[in-house]
Amino acid sequence: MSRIPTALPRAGDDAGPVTGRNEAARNQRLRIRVEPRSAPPVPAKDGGALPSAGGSAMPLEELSRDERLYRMRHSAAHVMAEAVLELFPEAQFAIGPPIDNGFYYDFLLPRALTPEDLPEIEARMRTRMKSNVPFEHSEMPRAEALRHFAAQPFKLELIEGIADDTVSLYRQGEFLDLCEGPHVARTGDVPPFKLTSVAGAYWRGDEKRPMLQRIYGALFESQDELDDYLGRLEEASRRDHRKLGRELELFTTNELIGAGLPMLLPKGATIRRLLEEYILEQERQAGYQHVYTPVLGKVELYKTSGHWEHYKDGMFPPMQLEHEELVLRPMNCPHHILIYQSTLHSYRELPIRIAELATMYRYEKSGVVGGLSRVRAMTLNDAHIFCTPGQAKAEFAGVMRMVERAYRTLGITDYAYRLSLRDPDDHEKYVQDDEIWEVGERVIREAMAELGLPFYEAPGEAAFYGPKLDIQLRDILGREETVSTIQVDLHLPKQFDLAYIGEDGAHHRPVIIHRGVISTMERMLSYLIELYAGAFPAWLAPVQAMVIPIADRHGDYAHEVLGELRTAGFRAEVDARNDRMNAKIRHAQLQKVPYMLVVGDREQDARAVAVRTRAGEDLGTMPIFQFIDRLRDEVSTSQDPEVAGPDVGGRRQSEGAG
RNA sequence: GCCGGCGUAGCUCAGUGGUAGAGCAGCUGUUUCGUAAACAGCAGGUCAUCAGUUCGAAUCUGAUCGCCGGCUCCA
Repeated sequence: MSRIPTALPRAGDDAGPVTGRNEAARNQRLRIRVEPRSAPPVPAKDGGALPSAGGSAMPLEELSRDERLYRMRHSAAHVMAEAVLELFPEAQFAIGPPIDNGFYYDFLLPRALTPEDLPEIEARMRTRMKSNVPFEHSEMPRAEALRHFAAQPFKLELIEGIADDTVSLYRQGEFLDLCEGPHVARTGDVPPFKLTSVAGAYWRGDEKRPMLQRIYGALFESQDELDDYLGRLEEASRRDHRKLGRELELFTTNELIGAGLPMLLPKGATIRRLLEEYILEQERQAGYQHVYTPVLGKVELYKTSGHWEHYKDGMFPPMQLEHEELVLRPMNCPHHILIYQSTLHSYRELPIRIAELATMYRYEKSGVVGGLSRVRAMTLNDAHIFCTPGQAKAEFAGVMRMVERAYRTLGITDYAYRLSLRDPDDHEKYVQDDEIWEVGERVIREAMAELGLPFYEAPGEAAFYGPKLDIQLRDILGREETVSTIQVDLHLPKQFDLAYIGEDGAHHRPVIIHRGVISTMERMLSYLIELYAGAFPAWLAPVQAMVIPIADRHGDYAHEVLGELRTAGFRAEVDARNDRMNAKIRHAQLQKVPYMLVVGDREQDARAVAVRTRAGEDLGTMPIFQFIDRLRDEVSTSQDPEVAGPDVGGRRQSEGAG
């Protein structure tokens, strides 16, 4: 098992007092990275590197890379705060921790910053660094610190949170900040950096508290590394599924439909259909039974399930009818439970696995929706496994194996398992019943142990009804996103008073395992678009081959080729536009079509096609049937991951794509 | 939901108070071409929406909708 002791930021540290449970989770996440990725490291979105336990006296060269970066980023944040205070003497400053890829500092300023302000702040920072003044550590009695920061309410609040009688401070030049360090020795030790953006951020991450202005900076030890990072930012925007979705005609949005309600165009719909067909077949083989249930239900149903109490904010408001209130379902579990309940069940029938490609509607806040990855209408590859408590572990393990297999087929390699637990202090969000949490957690832990799969823990990330095992995918920038999730639920069986008849003839309560393997079609599609940069493997490509007639007289033959391909079950098109062959090739290339089949006089005479790949490779001329065999082999190989050999494990190095 | 930025043709973008522009894509015609862009012409916009300021608004102001970067939240 890969758990590594948690080392939360210390109180008094810049990064410390603000740490809410999410930030704590992020900090934790960093420490459990299981398999080191080969260079360059793409750390998680937030959290920063490990601070050294020692003081700042140790020379930088003797520290680990993570510790050096931690100090440099932290120090850069201080220098930035100094520069901002110089620009806005009335500014209040809050916290400025190092984070992955750089640092930030939060301020309350008399006016809104714009990106145009960043060069000015950067210039002032560079002046500070040139002067190469030392970072000096000192301590001060609490009372004195409270006086010193009398005009800085955020600092006062941080001091209030420190238990000691003395507080730790760092000074560089005229700038004195509440801080536990450590720092680099002098401002001149801060390496290349670039201020990247300004954004709003709540004080202490609490939406009920003031909105501050946060300035983000990127910082690495060398200009090359910084350039590399900035290059990755560009690569990420090239791969952005919203951009590719438009260019490759995968999906579209429209103001008239509303935010978070994208529409899949034929090509995007083709990919989704392929994903659905794949997973439905996997489930059929694994003994799942597929059902259809409505997307609406009475409010009563969700009161019974507990959604109304714990998940109301995520639901669209009810529709008032004459004698009842209906809501759009935010989850599918209640409906599947009613299917289970529609008849009496014997222990001999269990486990019963009820599955559905089920559409649900969630009222996501307006500021968070976008593209396909965060939507208000989503279709989940959902299933609920009703089993005996004794079967839960094996069923859970079976789901994990299905996830591993599906990911291998989809080419997803960069992910981590997260055990999402409740925040025991949050009584509003989570159902209050210690036993269901303990039992659920135990099932997950034991199953993961038997499978030998590593995971990290995240308190405060559970579903309201139980703990879950989330599969966290990482994008090219290292940002994590929950996709597949498996949950062990003892709450809903209780709420609905579910039962099966046991060997002893008495009623027993089943356990429900909720799970999504592909997860929501929308989010998985957005991830795959970015993973493959739009260049889908042949089995998923919306158009697998583009037939390109060289001149008009080859049009009939091109359509014959098209017919052969379609008869063989492939997705192909003919580019019959009045364009030169070069233009057609370019067009197919930009559309990332895997194969271009050029047909001219020679091919027509030989009933052949000249095959070019989107990588620019010329495979030469071959008979149509030979190309069809080749494509068939390619597709069946990618859809059967066992051919590539079993490869169970957590995070693996991404091979990239495109 | 909150902070900030943005919204001009299908796409990418010019246009800062005086009658709306380009390239690509589209359509039509010419060309019939051998592995990443042939040539010519045509067509295409109540400048997101609504209200206001002004003799006059794409341009200034406000509200609403949508998009983007974050925060909070999340599959």
